Amino acid sequence: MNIKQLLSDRTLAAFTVLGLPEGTNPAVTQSTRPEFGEYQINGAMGAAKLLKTNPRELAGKLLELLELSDIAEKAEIAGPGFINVSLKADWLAQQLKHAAGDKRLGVSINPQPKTVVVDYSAPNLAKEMHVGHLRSTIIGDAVVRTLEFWGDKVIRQNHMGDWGTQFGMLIAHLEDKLAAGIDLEQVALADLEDFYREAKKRFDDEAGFADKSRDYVVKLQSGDSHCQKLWQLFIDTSIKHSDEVYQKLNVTLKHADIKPESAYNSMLHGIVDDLKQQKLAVESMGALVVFLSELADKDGNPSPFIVQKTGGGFLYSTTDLAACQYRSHELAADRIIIFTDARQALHFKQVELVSRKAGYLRDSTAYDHCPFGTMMGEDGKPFKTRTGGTVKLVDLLEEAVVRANTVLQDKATDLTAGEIAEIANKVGIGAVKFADLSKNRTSDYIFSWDAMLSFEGATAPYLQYAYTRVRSILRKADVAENFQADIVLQSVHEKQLAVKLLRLEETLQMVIKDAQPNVLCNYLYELASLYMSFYEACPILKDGIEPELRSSRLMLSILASRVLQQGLDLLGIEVMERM
RNA sequence: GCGCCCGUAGCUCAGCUGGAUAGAGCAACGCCCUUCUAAGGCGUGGGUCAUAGGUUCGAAUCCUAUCGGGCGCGCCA
Repeated sequence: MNIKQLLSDRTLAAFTVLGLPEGTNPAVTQSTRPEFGEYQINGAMGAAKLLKTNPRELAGKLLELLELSDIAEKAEIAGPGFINVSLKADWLAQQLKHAAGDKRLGVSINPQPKTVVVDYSAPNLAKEMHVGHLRSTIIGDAVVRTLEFWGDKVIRQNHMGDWGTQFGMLIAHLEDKLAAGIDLEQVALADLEDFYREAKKRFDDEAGFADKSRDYVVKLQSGDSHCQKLWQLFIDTSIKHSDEVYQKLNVTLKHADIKPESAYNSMLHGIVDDLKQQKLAVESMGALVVFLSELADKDGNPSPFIVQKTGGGFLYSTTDLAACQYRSHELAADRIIIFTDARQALHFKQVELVSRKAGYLRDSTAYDHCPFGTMMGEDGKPFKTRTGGTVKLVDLLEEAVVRANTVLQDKATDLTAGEIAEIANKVGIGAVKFADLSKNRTSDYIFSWDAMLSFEGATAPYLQYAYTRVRSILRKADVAENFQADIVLQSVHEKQLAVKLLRLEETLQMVIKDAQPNVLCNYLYELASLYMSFYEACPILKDGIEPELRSSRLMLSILASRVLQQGLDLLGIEVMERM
């Protein structure tokens, strides 16, 4: 059920009769104020501009043509030409009953499934995942889950960074340790962070080490088996780390979703040769470059996009072109979505332009780079810890669970230690995820332990708490799995809750269109909030409640719990029966 | 220098294709647990939507300029 869509369709039909062009915007929105009903149709005013008539008169004509008597108890013109629609309580009740009897909660299924490739997480394998990897990983995962729920075929691609210059440095450092007689078992690969720092220090300070590192990269990339063996050690360790994080985070990425940079190695020569042949790439200052006039500056200097370094090495630009070709042609993607931070915006614009020109991206493949801002510290400056490093993601998650545990020990009286541990895990991780997912900002965002680990207000625990309250009532009422009853919407609380419950599909459509799960976060918070008000104002199991009213409110509760659970599941956040 | 993103309450942020009186949470201050879980509910205070112009019936939203912040601009990813 998508009420907005229904109203839009009917408005468009009326527009056609009025002789308006096909693309005219019906501008159906949720009403901003309760006295304006639940929905408002604002399209008459825009249409009047096109027809050069009086907007209020046109709204009148539109209203006459609109057939709304089945769903609305009132539809009236207000102000310069708004049409305010108040929906019938029993029509809403009927829609709710249908949703309650449906596994998909009344959300329709995609009539034309698309193949969508989603590139997310993509950690750098030379280091452990830090808080900066959180956004890409969980936003991507939420979008992936939502697309799958809607019915698209989703192909996850974890474009892990396993092929860059830094691996030469790591291998060189490891090689020296081995040569010094240190046993491989004893080399502290487990703490990759430390190992990386040692290597980096030598790279910066030690004469000759940088050159040695570069040699190792070349050897590695040209297939030297000894190098590849050492390299594999780093990769295995790294993947083990990221697997741990994914599991803790309740993220759906699996081994099979890993398609690292190295996987494209064999395609790179072909890509570069092809670009030369197509005369897109030309030699410039020793390197091979594609010049993009589309991105020229004021003086007409085209934007350079280097695809091969002086000396023949490839770059991440080359790899990303190969990835484009693979995804668009071999995976037959209708849409490619890439989640990275905004600093790479220019790069991906260039990748798309070159790929379109060279034919690596089919015309029918949409290419969406979805950027997000860089992480800042609480002082508003680029984020660093006191020691100048980064916060490991594992540490943040562990801290969240510890804090949740403390709160639970305080509040929960009748839970066993085992239950508390399980709940603390869901609450702590949920809080971290929701704090990040609920932000829309494409601009920079501020990393704060306290904000990440807050359990009060608009947070995951609030939603989880609302869920446990509903479940508690349903347990007490001892309702059957397939409980069905008529719904009556009397109070404003009940009606508002009802309308919100019916907006799930609208919400999911928005999430999919713009790849922004924060819309779903807002929706679920509002839903939980309305349920909390309903809970306080509308007693269910207390004395003196009529049986019909009791059943009706139970129905609303059941539906609310299911929508909350489903919505949170799409965000990768778990619920529990008690907390 | 050029380009991209951003500037909304003390703080963190919503605000969907331009819509009516700009909303939440935190913090502050009141009230509500012998009644379905108080991680909750109800209420109060708090705003030149960075600034100045423009477009129009209507602008936080679109355009231009200025100021402020972040980032990116040839061989790292």
